[in-house]
Amino acid sequence: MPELPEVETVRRGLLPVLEGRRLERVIQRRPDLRFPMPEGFGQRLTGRTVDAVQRRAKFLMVRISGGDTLIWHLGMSGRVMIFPETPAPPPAAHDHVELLTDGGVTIRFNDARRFGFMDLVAAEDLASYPMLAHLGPEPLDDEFDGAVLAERLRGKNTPIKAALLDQRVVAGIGNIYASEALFRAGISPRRLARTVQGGRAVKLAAAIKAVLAAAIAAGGSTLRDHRQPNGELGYFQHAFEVYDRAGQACPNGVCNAVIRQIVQSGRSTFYCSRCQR
DNA sequence: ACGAGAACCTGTTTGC
DNA sequence: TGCAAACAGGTTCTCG
Repeated sequence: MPELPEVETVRRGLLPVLEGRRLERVIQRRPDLRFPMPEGFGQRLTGRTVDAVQRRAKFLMVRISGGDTLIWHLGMSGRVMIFPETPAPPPAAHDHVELLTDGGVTIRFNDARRFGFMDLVAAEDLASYPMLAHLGPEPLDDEFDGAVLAERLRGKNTPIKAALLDQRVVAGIGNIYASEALFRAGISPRRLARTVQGGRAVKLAAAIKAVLAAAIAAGGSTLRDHRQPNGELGYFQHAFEVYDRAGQACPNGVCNAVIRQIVQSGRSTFYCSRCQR
């Protein structure tokens, strides 16, 4: 499901149809997603204006006039679709929530596995919101660099791959881009996180930025669920160097090795044992 | 306290 | 071919 680039792709798709618009109607087809939907969800949104559509880590943050923020997470299988026409086509299976704007646009949230959620949070409660409070730095911010990453990894006795999935270390990286960034940085996913310091941390921070930026430019990666809100597929999966490429030749071309697949913390990791140390 | 594994839920792919 | 097991982009809870 969606990692930072996919969520950012969704944000950019929502921007032109949601920012500055009034929410005319909210349809909620289930009482719960991953968590129970917030009390008075529809009423609290209806008639309000969307001031901004932002992102923090893998969370969409939709700022609502009056001070509430809609916190929206896509989980593993969450998908956002925009229908410019009125009325929108009949809902499909797992179309759980629908926002209708004064621009005549329908925005639909589809999430088969329901690991995603929506919550409405008042301004004064935002800073203490548990899922946001301990997030690490945004990897695409200018302040994020090798020194910041090294500091965050200091003393961590877990493999670097597992550390990159820890949202308190860096925010927004998931299972695909962890493998991809480590390959680009030439660092083994099995290396202990605390040994990624100095030059290695500089290379890894740069690789994280590069791979995330390239993925956003490609509209994210579509393995099965991800769609850009206009329905188009992302196409960064064609640029994967190691993810989902077990048994294929290492793209470096000079090592004569084959991409390996291992399991770390219950998740698949892909890497080249020659090029990554 | 920290890290690995299970759990949450449904759909799709893989393997016998 | 058919069925069951394994696996999937995330996060949190439990257990050692």
